[in-house]
Amino acid sequence: MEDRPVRNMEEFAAFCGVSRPTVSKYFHDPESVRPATRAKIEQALEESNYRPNIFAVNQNRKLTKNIGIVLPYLADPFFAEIARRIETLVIAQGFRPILLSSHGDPQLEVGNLDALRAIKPAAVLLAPLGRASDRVALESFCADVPTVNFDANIEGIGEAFVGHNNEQATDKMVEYLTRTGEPPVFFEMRTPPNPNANKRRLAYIGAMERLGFAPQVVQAHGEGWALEEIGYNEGRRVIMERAFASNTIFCSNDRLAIGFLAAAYELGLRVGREADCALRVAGHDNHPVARFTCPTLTTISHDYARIATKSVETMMALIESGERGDTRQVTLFDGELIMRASA
Amino acid sequence: MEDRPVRNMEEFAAFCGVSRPTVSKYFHDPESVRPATRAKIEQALEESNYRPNIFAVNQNRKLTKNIGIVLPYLADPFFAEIARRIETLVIAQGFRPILLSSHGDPQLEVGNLDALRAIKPAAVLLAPLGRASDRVALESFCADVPTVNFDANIEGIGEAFVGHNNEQATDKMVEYLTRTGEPPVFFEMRTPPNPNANKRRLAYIGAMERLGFAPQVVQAHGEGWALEEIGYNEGRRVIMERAFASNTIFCSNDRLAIGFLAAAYELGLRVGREADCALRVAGHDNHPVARFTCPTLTTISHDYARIATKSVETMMALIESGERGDTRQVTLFDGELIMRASA
DNA sequence: GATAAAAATTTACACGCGTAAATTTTTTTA
DNA sequence: TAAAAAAATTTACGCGTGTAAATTTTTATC
Repeated sequence: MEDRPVRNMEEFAAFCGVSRPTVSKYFHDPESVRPATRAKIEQALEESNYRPNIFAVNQNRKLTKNIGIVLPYLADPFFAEIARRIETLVIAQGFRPILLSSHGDPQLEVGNLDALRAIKPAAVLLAPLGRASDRVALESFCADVPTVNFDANIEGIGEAFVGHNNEQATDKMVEYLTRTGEPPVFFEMRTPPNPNANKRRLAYIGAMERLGFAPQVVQAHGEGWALEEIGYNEGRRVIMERAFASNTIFCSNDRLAIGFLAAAYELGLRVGREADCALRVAGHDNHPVARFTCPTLTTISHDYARIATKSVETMMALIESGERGDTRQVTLFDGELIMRASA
Repeated sequence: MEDRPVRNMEEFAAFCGVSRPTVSKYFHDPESVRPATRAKIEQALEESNYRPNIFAVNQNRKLTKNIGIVLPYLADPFFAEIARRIETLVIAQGFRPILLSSHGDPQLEVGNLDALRAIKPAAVLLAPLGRASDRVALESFCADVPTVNFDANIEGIGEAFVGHNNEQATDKMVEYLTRTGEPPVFFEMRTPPNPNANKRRLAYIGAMERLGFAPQVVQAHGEGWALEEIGYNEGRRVIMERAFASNTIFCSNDRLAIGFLAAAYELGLRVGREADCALRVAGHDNHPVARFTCPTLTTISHDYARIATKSVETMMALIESGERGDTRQVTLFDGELIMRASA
């Protein structure tokens, strides 16, 4: 290492005996210069630890290598897991992921989009808050920046949507629960923060009717993202009020189910599919902790891997084509039934 | 809104009838211009939705408004929660948080620091991987960028450290468990990813000896960050091998405890402090899901709020003073005993 | 209303790099 | 070995903003 006399690309070019435009070309695409030149530059790179100034680079490029990733609530391990996968894929593509969480706050969501707009990202992967989102702001953003919508589908937002097949997944669970026991009731939030919940309720009702049973939806009060707590409090309430027409409870998502399981445990109700159990409980999402609940939670997994891969692929296609497609492509991946001890 | 003829600060200055340097001054500090001028600018700002080009701004400033936040593993809700609080505080200070997760990978940690170096952050809040971290790379980074080390203390890294008082917290739990039942054994990973674990083991041994009991440490095999799984697999193993000299298990952290609880449940062992329970289990961290385990987990909370606040305060002081203190200030916040059903 | 102080303006250069055009050098092909 | 093709170089300008110095205008003080 030197004493870093290399302060900019001009000096660096001198340092390695190459002209500045050639160095610039190298950084844009190392393959585009002659191997001998490339070797000289890369050797100098190691000896001087020079790096191009990101701000100067991006100022002069229309297209940066920044990829925005916006999530509704990062403290939810479900989103953290998706983010982890997407980040890894984005880095592998040679782009720089910028991860932003809206922390459940619509204003912060808009703020995040503003911040992203300012750094001219090549594209953005957006998992919106959903019901609470400022639709106008999202639309205005998507008009400026190529965006792929994932997780929560908001009609008309983004060039494409990639997500989970709530209908198929819900059908599968209802069918399974019915076949191996009795038709389930559906336990959900009255005002869920995420639009997937509505799809799941409708799918539940549809599946029950198709099977010739009367659907029963039990709704939990409460707002926000503290889903376990709502599941616990309201689970406790509805169990004590004996509000269920069935002993099989299909929760709209795993976090609600985790709270519900805690309530059942505390009230001394044994949960599981054995004969001596008072309740069967199932969830939806295959949340990272669902494998470690007591009992372990029967649920439906998202195809994390394929959702992440397809989202990034779609995004890359958007970037490379440079076109804003006229049709909004919707891709849904089927969920898989994860049979565990709770149902 | 106009058709945005305003493409840069020059045009914007013309648009609001003020000179460009004055506009520049306004963006640097709105208070520094005369109220009448400020009003003119702010009105124009609303009418034209012009925003300064971030890249051009940062190119010419030594100090950006970027604050790097580096976490070891974002998919862990514990870190996600800390991140959420710190982000909020950083935004409130008028800075822009850049959240990066190392995903448990030392190379990615170094990569994250390189990426941060490139954007000239005003300061960085660093929660290192710990044992696995590339110490040399971290030191080199801290020499260039004002850094506050938090969560996992690595001696000599950062201008200051802010974290959890593992000794005090461990003492408190050992004392509580002993007083209300019997002296605990300590359940931990043999090769924990995080240095806090070592502090906790030593504190456990110290506390036991002080109370006149023989410490017993039971170590789980396994590497990485899948702590629940390790807690489950190894918990199952040690329970079946009857490796414990006590029926009170003090787990090194909550995620291990969550896995352990799942193992105990599956093996039909009732956990709790009632007379008919076979085991008492305690954790450490007050992980977000610890309130919803079965039974709910007795643990020790970090003072999330104060750790986040102090970290950001320390960072702001660093930025404002512009000095690199000669002494490394270490601040530890006491943990609080959270008594729940498991112990 | 004159004077001092404060604020805004004009002018000019700097930052670090992208990139185009014309030219020169090197490599490939015949 | 000469001609053609490819790559590198030289030169020069542009990007949008920070910022310093000198000057002019506005505001505050008496």
